[in-house]
Amino acid sequence: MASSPAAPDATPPDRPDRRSRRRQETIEEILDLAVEVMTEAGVNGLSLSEVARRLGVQPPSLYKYFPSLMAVYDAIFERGMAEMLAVMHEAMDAQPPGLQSLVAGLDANGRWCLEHPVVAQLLFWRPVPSFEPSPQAFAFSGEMVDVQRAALADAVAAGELGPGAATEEGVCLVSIMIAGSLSQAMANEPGNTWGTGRFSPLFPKLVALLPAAYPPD
Amino acid sequence: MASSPAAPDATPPDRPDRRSRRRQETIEEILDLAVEVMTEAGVNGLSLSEVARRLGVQPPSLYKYFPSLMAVYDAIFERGMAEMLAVMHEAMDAQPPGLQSLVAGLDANGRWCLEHPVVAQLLFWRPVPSFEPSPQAFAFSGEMVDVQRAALADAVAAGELGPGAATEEGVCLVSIMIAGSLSQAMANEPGNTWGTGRFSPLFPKLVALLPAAYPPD
DNA sequence: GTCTATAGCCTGATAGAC
DNA sequence: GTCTATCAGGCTATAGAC
Repeated sequence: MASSPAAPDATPPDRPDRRSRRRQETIEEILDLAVEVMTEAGVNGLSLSEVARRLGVQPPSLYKYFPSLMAVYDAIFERGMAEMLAVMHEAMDAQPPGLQSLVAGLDANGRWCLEHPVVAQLLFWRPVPSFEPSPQAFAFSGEMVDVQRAALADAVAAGELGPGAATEEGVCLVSIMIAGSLSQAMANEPGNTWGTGRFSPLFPKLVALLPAAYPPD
Repeated sequence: MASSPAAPDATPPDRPDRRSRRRQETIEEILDLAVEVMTEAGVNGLSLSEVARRLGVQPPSLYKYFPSLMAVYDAIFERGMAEMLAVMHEAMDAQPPGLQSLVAGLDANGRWCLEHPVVAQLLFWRPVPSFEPSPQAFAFSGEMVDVQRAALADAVAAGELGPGAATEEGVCLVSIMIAGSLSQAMANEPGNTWGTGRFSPLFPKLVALLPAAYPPD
């Protein structure tokens, strides 16, 4: 009673916020621990009981936050996609449009993936056959493709590449370059960061071949 | 007694052969079923009980053939590597040495991987953290790299590529091209065969860029 | 939102009879 | 080489008290 002088007869307006904020923190903590477990047991080896153990609660408590194991996978998928899209956008916006922006974005992409390898596996390989990302989680994936296509179009407009680059084929070719560099780095040199090791430093060399594939007029 | 007129007092010499042949057939069948289970449950979801169920025996019986679950993974790994190396060699030998041979080998490589996707995942990604291939199984991997390096050296000797191609870097660059084409095809268009879809047909286009990366004198 | 308790499964692996 | 029986655990998910 005495603690709410401004609105004594109403529910304090900040209470629900604090509760939902605390709840959101718990959710983030669960996702972080889940990624930790996946790192040790494989993407497919995620166990809610193990997450509960590390969180210091009993397994049933987790079901107040996520209705099922697959919902946890989905949340990790969505959070990962959003995070990667964010670092990619940030890196691209710091560069002039066109090839430079594209390379900067893909570079940030690679860096993030090597820093979050199991999440990257969940995003780009399909190690859990029974998990299908929800439509909204998957929508991020389309947005990533759109961003790359737009950057390629900018490069064509700037005369850096020929018109063939701003096509479905061009997008696929670029995606093969980044996916190849990444998958080789992740599988063969998991300890390395982006830019070190035998594979990821070759990515710029690959991108440098784009003008040879799509020569500007 | 009456059934062995030629050698009545000796162990029939073909008996042990037949037994071990039968045993080998059972082993192959177990491996085939294990791959089937992995296809449905994920590479990490292999269960010996499920394999036993499909084979029509009780789980303990499998331990007469493999001492542990990891031994089954290892056998699948080794058999897969050997098979892929074989189709690769066969394809390369049918071509003149150099770039043509290299491309034919990697093409066969891609075809085999798309036909055996879960085995390919076991070979090239690391979806089962607790599984480490045995040294002899892993040796095949080194042989594959050697073959590619030799083909690159042939290409340099034939004047198709500049000398920089016959290096560690050249091998890594080529491996990125094939790994990228493959991983994009496997992850995004799992139903397709090699040479169809949006990604794998771009592999020749990528290889065609090699002379631009390592221009011959 | 946390807990206990539990249902109803699954697993890898071993012992020992036949 | 097959089986039965079993150990010793694991898991997801639910019910219901507090």
